[in-house]
Amino acid sequence: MSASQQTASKSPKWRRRPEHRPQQIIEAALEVFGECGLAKARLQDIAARAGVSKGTIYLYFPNKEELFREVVRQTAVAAIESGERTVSEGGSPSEQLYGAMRGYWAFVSSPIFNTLHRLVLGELHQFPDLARFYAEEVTARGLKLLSGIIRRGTEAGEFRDVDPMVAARMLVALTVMNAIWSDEHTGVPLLCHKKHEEVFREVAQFYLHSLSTSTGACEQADGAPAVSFFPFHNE
Amino acid sequence: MSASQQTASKSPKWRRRPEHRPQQIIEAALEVFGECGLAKARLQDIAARAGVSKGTIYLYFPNKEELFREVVRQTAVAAIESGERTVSEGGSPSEQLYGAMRGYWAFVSSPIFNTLHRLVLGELHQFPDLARFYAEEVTARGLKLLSGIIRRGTEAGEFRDVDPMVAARMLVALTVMNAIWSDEHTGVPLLCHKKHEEVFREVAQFYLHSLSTSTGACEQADGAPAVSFFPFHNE
DNA sequence: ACTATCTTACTGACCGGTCAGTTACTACTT
DNA sequence: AAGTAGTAACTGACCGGTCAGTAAGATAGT
Repeated sequence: MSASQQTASKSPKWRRRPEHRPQQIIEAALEVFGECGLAKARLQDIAARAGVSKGTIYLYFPNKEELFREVVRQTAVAAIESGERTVSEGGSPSEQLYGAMRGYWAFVSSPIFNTLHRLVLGELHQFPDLARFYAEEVTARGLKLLSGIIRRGTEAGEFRDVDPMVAARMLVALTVMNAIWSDEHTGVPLLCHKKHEEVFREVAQFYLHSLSTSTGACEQADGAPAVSFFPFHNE
Repeated sequence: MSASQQTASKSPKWRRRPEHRPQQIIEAALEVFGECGLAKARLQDIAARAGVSKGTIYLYFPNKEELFREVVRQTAVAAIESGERTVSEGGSPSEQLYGAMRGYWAFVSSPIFNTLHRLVLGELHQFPDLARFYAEEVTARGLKLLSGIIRRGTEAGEFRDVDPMVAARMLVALTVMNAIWSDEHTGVPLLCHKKHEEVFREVAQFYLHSLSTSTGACEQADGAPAVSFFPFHNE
């Protein structure tokens, strides 16, 4: 009895947790953004999910847009930086490309990035500043990373002579769209019955076939694709 | 004084045009949806563009959502049916595929289908019934059309032996994403500086290279791609 | 004069952002 | 150890603006 009263008095309605608040709010924001969309997400709901009040959000983030920016920084930008680090570790262009494709696929297969892609493709046009931020910090940087690998591959004769920027863009297109279709929460879950791994192999096969050299393809007498230097047999 | 009144009475501010209003409003909505997206488009602006007042819209459409539905009905299904008709007119698989790609590109390059894609990718998961309708009437029907062409092409030996459904999906992925990036109103207008025609050629080149037979590629002694049977030189 | 058609002015709900006030916690004093 | 002054963290009612939808009245056409 007295213990419960003490407990009651010892358990306040809220606690001061200034170190944890930003992360709590960011995680809640990611959830609510994913469920409701960027424009429709209410700060009220994000606050409730984070276990704080609406006003508290404004103690840590100047506005809704900056909150979204921080979500992007902690997810997409971090992933790209990870990719840049991996590439700098060396390897042949073919190996690097395959590694980048794998990493990219893992990246877009996660629920977080499905949410992010939905927001970017579906709503970001309503927020020009955010669109520019995303274009520079994520899209351009990602394309630069991929096109760099492809350029080295064409120079080394491992890929056919293709515009690296175009080829990088095509890879992003294939990866993003197939990832979206693979997500069961998407509007049109075309591929939710397929295993993620299977879809990746379809994408990789198709993409690498377009990147393969014509002569390389001909050297295969047994009908194996010219992309056989990629370790599909290991998957 | 009386003269001005007479003038006013002789040049009415508006005319009764009950037969024309729905189409006027739909066309205005198409423009505004295309420019602003669905959520940000204001009925006020649509009304102004149609040359009527906001209240008039509600004489012909129960609400904003139904107005958008009507826009979709007049465009998406019609375009697919047009494609089906074209294919039924005959031609070699290669010719049919190229024609379908051209038609599809024109289709997704229009502002209204950019809007449509944004809605489908970004918001449709909140409207399950509408999502199902779109998946069946647009996505599945479109994929069936494309994969049928590709299947006939592989059977005829014009394309390499590829899963027609996978290849059709990849074509949709490349087309849709590049169209989105080409739209200047999109969140990430990666390609708004490029001519639509140039982007289409990049997509077509890349896609058809992946579809080309290895032997076909080798028959080209001068380095021209195996897809040269497509009329790129005419564009 | 009559009515279908259209306009203007309005309502009410919604939500991002603000801020005056409250609470949890800290540190100083005795 | 216990009170007390001070501060950082947090709350939630409120403001201002927006906009879908409504309704009362004006106007064109018959």
